[in-house]
Amino acid sequence: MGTKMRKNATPARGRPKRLDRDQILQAALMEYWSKGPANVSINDICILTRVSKPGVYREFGSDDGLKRSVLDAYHSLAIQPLLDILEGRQSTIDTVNALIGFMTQDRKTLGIPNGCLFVMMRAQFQQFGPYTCEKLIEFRHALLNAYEVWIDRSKVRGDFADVATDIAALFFDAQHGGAMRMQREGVPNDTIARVLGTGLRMPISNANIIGF
Amino acid sequence: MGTKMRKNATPARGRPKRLDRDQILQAALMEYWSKGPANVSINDICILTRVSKPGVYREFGSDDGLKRSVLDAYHSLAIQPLLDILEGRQSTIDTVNALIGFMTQDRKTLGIPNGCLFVMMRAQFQQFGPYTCEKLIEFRHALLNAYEVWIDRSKVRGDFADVATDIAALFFDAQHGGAMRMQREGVPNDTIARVLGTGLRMPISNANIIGF
DNA sequence: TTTAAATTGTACTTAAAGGTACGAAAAGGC
DNA sequence: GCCTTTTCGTACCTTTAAGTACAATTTAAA
Repeated sequence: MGTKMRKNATPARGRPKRLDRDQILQAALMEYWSKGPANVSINDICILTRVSKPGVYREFGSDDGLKRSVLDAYHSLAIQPLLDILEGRQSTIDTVNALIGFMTQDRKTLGIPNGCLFVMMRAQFQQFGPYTCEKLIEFRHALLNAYEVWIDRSKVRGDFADVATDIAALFFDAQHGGAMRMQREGVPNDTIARVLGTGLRMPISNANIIGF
Repeated sequence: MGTKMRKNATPARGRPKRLDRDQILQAALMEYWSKGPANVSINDICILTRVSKPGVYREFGSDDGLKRSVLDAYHSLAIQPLLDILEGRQSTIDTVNALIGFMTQDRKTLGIPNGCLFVMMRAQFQQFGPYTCEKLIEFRHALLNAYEVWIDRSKVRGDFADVATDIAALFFDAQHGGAMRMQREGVPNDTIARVLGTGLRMPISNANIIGF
């Protein structure tokens, strides 16, 4: 987003850039994720990354701009994997199990915070600026759409109950949000997995046979 | 919480109190509920109620104290009705329908904001002080407990699927949260009702027969 | 070696938050 | 009429947030 799109090996004219955009994004991402976006200021990020405040503002424009960029980084880190599971060509039940597994991974082992930054921010969208809100809406649509595509595919295979696709997509999205919030509230992952099992396996035809 | 517990008709000594505690609580409640607690300052409430800032602080001690008291007011306004439904002696399916009906009432008609302040605040507990957090935990426990009691009662009647009670309680709580968040995001109430129908009627044995 | 271009950080501004010191006001008791 | 008690609000404090003015620095080109 520089004024002149300087690529890697292009020499350029003025003073060389020392500011590491990705480092700032990573630091901000982790801070927002672990402490909640409302509890992290631009100043905090400056101190953490040892970058001056004008440096951050030159790179991201504003608080809103930084949050939007962090959301993009978060997308490739934690939302895309979810979409990948939905777009995978596994059986319906395997996909559901993969979803549950993904959501209830042990975060300490992975070295990442509990919960989901996207879910967190969606619940507090009123505190953010227009760019950030736009991103949140965009990701929400993409996620719901991915659920819908997957559900329709499962229906074709006869693997899915007779529920309207858009309703089922909202239901799955709600379970995801619920799981991430439980994790934040300290509910153990195996408990969350059982709650998800209760909800997510229900609209799958097989589940009716197995017993729920 | 005054220094001397002055009852209604007791004459008292000093300057008569003009500050209307309930009015402040109601105003704060509605502001928090509609705009989100993080977007409402003590100053805002002072202006709205035409009470001086020291007045508010004398009455509630701190921001944290005010939020705690607002949560108490919210309890009798919107949480107790939920508990009442669970404690009612209706059939299991009638209770579920009552829950869905309660959550998806048209808020404009009722003159109250969309969503649930309690759900909202739970999702942002990191932004609040100790008193407020304590209240949130207390209400969460009370709600989960009410679900559990109701589920156990339903199980005795053979109306409930074979799911561990604590898991089912967390599941119901998650559906409630999901519904309130959807409402905040602008999802129409009838859509929310259909999503809730998908989720809440599932663990009820009858539902398995009817076709899910 | 000067010039132009680009990036840097110090030091600042403004606004708004939570919170309080303190004297004026309004009542009953003496 | 004066004292005590209680509540009142003006005017302040401190901190911290987002955001910026500006001069110094570092490079390639002339």
